[in-house]
Amino acid sequence: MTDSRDHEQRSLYRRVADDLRADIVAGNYGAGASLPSESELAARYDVSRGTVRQAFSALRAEGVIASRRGARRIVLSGPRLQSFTELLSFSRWARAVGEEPAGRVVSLERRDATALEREQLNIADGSRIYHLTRVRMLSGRPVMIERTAYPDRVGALVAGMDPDIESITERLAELGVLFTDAEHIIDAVPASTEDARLLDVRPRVPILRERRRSTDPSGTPVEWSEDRYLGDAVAFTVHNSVAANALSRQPGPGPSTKAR
Amino acid sequence: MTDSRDHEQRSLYRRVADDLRADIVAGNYGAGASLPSESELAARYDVSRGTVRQAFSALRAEGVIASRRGARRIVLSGPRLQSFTELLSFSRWARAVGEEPAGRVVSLERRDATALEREQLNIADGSRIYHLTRVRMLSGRPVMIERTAYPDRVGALVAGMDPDIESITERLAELGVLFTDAEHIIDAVPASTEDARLLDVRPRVPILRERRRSTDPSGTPVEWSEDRYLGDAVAFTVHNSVAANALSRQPGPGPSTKAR
DNA sequence: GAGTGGTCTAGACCACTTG
DNA sequence: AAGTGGTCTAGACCACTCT
Repeated sequence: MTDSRDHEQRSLYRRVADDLRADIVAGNYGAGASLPSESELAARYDVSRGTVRQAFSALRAEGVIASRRGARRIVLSGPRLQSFTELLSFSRWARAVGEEPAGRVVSLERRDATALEREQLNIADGSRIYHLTRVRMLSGRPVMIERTAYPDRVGALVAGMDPDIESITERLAELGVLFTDAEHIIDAVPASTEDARLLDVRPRVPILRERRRSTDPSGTPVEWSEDRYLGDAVAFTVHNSVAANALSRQPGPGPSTKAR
Repeated sequence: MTDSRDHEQRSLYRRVADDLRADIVAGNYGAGASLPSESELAARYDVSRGTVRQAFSALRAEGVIASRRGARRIVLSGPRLQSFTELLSFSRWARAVGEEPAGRVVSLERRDATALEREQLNIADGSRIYHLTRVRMLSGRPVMIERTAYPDRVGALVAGMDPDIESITERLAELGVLFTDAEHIIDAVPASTEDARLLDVRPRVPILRERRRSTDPSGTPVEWSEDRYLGDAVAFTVHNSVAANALSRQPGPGPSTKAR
């Protein structure tokens, strides 16, 4: 309570993992470099080997390192590290990559949920939701349209906020609404006429579309969003491996697929 | 050699994880359902609690389950499961989703690596590579263009294959070239005139572009590919969480960004 | 052959959820 | 209050890499 140090008194394995991650980001271990052995780290931190393995396991889940039996663990790609929160919050992300985020609320309304929204938010027929449309800007240029549906309980909190607040996600976290898991569907679509107007481009230019469902620790959906990025404004990167595969590829609605 | 059972004699925790995954896919545990406790599974399989936890850990890395302290683990999204191999091999993926894959080689050449290829494949100046361009089809309709650079050592194997072979990735695996990690960059671009010709669409239609670098267990790059999907033909889905975050968002080359 | 990571065991204590 | 997952320990044996 007296301390403002954010993550000092966490678990041992997090401390080890954080230290290693920091070393990698600092460039002390470049891509391909081999890391200290389990036994060496266990001795250095005076913890058991299991704890060191737990730390390595977390880094592997982040796609930072790879391992083979018999050889030391190695650093994979260079530092490409984004926290989960940075991924869900446009504002946090923009600041992290050195851009100045901004936003403009286009509309905020409470209305009956559509069939898709009911399915994605896992709510009953006739439920009402809050729907927010915002245009997000980087350095003054509009780059993304955010169309988000919140279940009634969460939406009420959003509606109560200053409409020009920079980060809704951060404010929700302060209010105790935690986002812990998210499922993203990423594809490419042409800009609609409304998209084109809001983003100040011509209709039909390529749009990178991200549909996202975020859930809290109990698996309850707290957000269903369709974000549309200008094709040349952002890219998503994903790391996967035999050990941790969080990526999949799905047939689209195009004329090629048999069932829609 | 005498057995055709693929994955029987693996580790204990894999057996537990495979069983749970199969149960989830079979629908025995729907989205949101809670799973058996660690102690129950430990008793059922006669293994230690640590082994059961290792199985759950693997499922969490796949984005299949979530957990909270004090409550049982729950199933997240319904069955959305694709093996890592299915992700790297168009053919395997197509068959898994019930489509008939096909392909046509447009060109295969050995030439000097470009600067980008040298960087991505981590090879020296003046190195030569093999470059393959293929059009991939689903049910007779072209949906994707694959432009892949292989380092000399791997490319020599590819060049020796029957050019009309269905899955190069599978053949390479048989020859001992293993893919264990991959980094994907996903964005949206307009179709070039060549893209349009190969895919039989008009220029400038939205294309979902996936650039991918695959590495073997030692971290050595074995493939650098740029795949271009027809916008309405496929979508990628990604799961991430506070615990395992393999996704990140990057500024694109557009006029919004300061650098470049 | 020495070192390293992969797997597994059997315990322990704690924080949290749930009835 | 009982049950459950989160963390940690101290051992063990094995498969593999490296030199």
